[in-house]
Amino acid sequence: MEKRATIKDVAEAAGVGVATVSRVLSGGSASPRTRERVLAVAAQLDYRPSALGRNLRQRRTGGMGLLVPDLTDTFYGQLAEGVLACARSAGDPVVVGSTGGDPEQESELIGMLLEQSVDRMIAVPAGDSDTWAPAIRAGMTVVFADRLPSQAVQDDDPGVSVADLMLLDGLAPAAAPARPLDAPSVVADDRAGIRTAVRYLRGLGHRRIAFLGGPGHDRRVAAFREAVGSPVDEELIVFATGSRDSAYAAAAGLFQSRPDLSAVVAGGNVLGEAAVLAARELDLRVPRDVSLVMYDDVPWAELCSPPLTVIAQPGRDMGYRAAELVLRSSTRRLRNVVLPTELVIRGSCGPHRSPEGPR
Amino acid sequence: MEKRATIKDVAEAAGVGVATVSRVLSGGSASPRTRERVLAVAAQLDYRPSALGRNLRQRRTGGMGLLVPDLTDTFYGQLAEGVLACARSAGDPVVVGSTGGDPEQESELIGMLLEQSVDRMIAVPAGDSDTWAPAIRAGMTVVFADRLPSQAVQDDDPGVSVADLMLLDGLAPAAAPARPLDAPSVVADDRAGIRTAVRYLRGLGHRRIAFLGGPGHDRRVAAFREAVGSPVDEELIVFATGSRDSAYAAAAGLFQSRPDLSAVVAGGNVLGEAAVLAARELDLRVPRDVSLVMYDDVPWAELCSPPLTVIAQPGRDMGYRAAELVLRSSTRRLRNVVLPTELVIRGSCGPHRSPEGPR
DNA sequence: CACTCACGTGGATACGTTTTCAAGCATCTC
DNA sequence: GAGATGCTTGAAAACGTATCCACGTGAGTG
Repeated sequence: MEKRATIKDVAEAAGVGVATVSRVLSGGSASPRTRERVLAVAAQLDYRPSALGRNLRQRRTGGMGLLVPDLTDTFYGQLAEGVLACARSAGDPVVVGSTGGDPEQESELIGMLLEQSVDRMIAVPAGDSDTWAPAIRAGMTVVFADRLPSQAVQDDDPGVSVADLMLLDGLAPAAAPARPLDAPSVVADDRAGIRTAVRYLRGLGHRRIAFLGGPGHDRRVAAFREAVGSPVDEELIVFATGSRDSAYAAAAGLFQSRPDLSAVVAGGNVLGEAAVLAARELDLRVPRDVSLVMYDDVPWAELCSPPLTVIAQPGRDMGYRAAELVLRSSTRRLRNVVLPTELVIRGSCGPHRSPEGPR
Repeated sequence: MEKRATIKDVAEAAGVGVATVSRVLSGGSASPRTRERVLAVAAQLDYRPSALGRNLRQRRTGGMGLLVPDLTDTFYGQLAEGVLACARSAGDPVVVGSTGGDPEQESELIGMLLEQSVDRMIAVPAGDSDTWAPAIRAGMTVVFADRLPSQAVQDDDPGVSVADLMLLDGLAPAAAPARPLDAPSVVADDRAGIRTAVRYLRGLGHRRIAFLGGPGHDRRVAAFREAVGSPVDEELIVFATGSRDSAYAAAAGLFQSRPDLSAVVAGGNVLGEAAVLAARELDLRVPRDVSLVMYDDVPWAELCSPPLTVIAQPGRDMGYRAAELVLRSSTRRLRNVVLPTELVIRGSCGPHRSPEGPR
C-alpha cells in the first residue's frame, strides 16, 4: 500500500514548479523541453492527478449523477448503460442512485449529490417540479430522460400562515413563483408510439382497448386518450404504482372488471409483464382472447409465446444522448430531444373476435 | 443560483470558531449550549458540509465503487439494486461502472476510481488477479461479488528480458510474487445449485446434459463437471462470450451439433434466453424435445411458456451483503460469504423421451 | 487558597490541485 | 542599441474541511 505521488513530488523530481507540472498535464503551454521532462518524470512516478484536489479547487465534482427509478427494470438498465458508455468515453465517473419511484428518496439522493458537489445529472424524475427546483436553483445542470417531472400544484395564494412557516428556514416566500423549470430533456416520441399502436389495434378490429399505466406515464396516457378519441371509457384506463405487485394487481383487476376488453396496451415493460402474467392466470389467451402491445422493447419480449408486439424506444441511445447533453451543456441549442419509436410487430396481437357467448 | 454556505459562514454567524462547528456536525464533544446554537445557525443557513473539503482533508472519497459487466443483464441489475439500497441507507454515493466483461475496460475503470480516491469497491470481476492487484496494492478495500477473479497465469521464470521491460516503469520485478490476492467476497453456492439441477435432470431420466457457460462461470462449469461425473462429454460444454449474439450462436451451435442432447443447463440468464430462442428457431420444443434449467431467477422466467425452471440466486441480497461488507470492513471476520441457491421448478423440464427415430 | 485536572474552545495547518500574477528572458522592431 | 513584445516559468493564493495543539475557564481536591 504505497502512497500515491503528488504533483509536488513530480515537480521536485523534474526540477520545476508545481504550476508547470499542472500546466503540462492539463494541456497548457510549455516549452517542448520541459514538457518532455515533466511527462517522463510523471510516467516514471506513475503519477495520477488526484481528483480530490482538482475538485476542491474548481469547486465541483467531475462526472455526473444518474437517477433512475429501478435498475431491475430492463429499460432503465438500458438507459443506464447508455449513460455509462458516454461517461466512460469521457473518462467521467457516474454516481448512480435508485429512487424506487419515490419522490422522497429522490429528494434525498439529490441532496446527497448536492453535498458531493455533483453539478451535472441526468434523471428519470419521480417527483414533481418542486422536487427539482432546489437542484436547479443550486446551479445543477439537469437533463431529464424518459419523462419530465410533473407540474407541481400551484399554490397561488401564499397565506400568512404559509409565510410564517417559511420564516423558519429563512427563505423569502415569494422567491420562486414555481415557473415550469426549463431543463433539457431527451424522451421518446410517446405520442407517435402510442398512436401507432392504437391505430394498429384499431385496424385489427379492436374497439375496447385498455391502457395500463404506471408512474410517469402521463404523456403516454394523454396520447392514448387522444388516439382513442372521445368518448374515452375511463374504466379502461388503470394505473399501478411502480412495483411489480401493484402492476399485477392493476392488470388482473382490469381483466376481471372488464371482460369485454379485447386489447390492452401496457405503458411499460413491467406493466407488460404483469399483463401477460395476469392474462395467463385468468385463462385469457394471447392474442386469441386479448391482444397486447407493450411499451419498451426488451430482450425477453421475444421469449414470450407468442412473442410480444412492442413499441420500441431506444433506451440506450436515450441514455447516451442525455449524457452527451449534460456534458456539453455549452451547446445550449437542441434541447428537448425527442427520439423515434417503432412498432415492432410480433405475435401478441390478433384480429378482434366477437365474444363467444350471445350478448 | 445562490452559492452554498461554508463552515466559515456558519462559524461567523454563530460566533464560534470553525473547529467548533466541525466538531458539532461530526458528533464530537461540545457544550450543549454551543451545540444548540451551531445547529440552529446551520439549519437556518441551510448549511451542508461540502464533501469536497472533507474528502480532500481525509484523503479519501466516501462511498464506494461498483463494477458490473452489464446493467442490461437483469441479474446485475438486481445486484446493483442491492448495493444501492445499502449505500443509500448509509448516505453514501456509489460510482457505478459497466465493464462489458472486458478486462481492459475494467482496468480503465479501476484507474478512474483510483483517481477519484474511491477506496472501497465491490466488483463482479472480468479480469484476472493481475488486473486487480494494482487496486488492492493501492489500499482499496475490494469485495468481489458473484464470482472471483480468475487466477493469473503464473510466470514462474522471470527471464532477463522481462526484467528489462519492467525497468521501464521503475518497478522492482520481484515485488509481487502473484499470490492469490485475498479479498472478501460474497457469491452464490454455485456448486450446490448446479448439483441440484443436474440431479434433478438425472432424476427425470436425462443422460446427455449440456452446459452453456459464459465468462466468469468457471465455478459453475467445475460444479457441472463434478455433478455429471466422468467421463465428461466435452462437446456438451460450450462457452459464449458476454454478448447476447455470442450466447445465441453458442446455443444454436450446441443444439445443431449435438441433436442427441436432451437437457441443457444455462449458466446465466442471458444464456438461458439464448437457449430458448435457439431452441425455438430450431423447432425444438421445451420441455418435450429438450429440457432447460437456467441459472438466475428473473421476473421474465415466469413469462416464458413454459415458465422456466431456474436455479435462483439472491442477486439483491448479494449486492446488499457485499456493500455491508465493504462498508464495515473493520469486521474482518466472516469474509467469503456464500449465499444459498434454490431450484425453482416450473415447467421447462420434463421426463426424458427416447428419440423418435430408431437408432 | 493554591494547584491540578478535565473540558470546551479557537487558531493554525495540511490535504492536492488549478489559476493568477509578476518576473525573467529571448527575440523582434524601430 | 533601446524599447517593446511574446513566451515560459514559479511563487503564492485560494478551495472547504478535519484535526492538532495550546489556551482559558470551570470545578474539584489537598
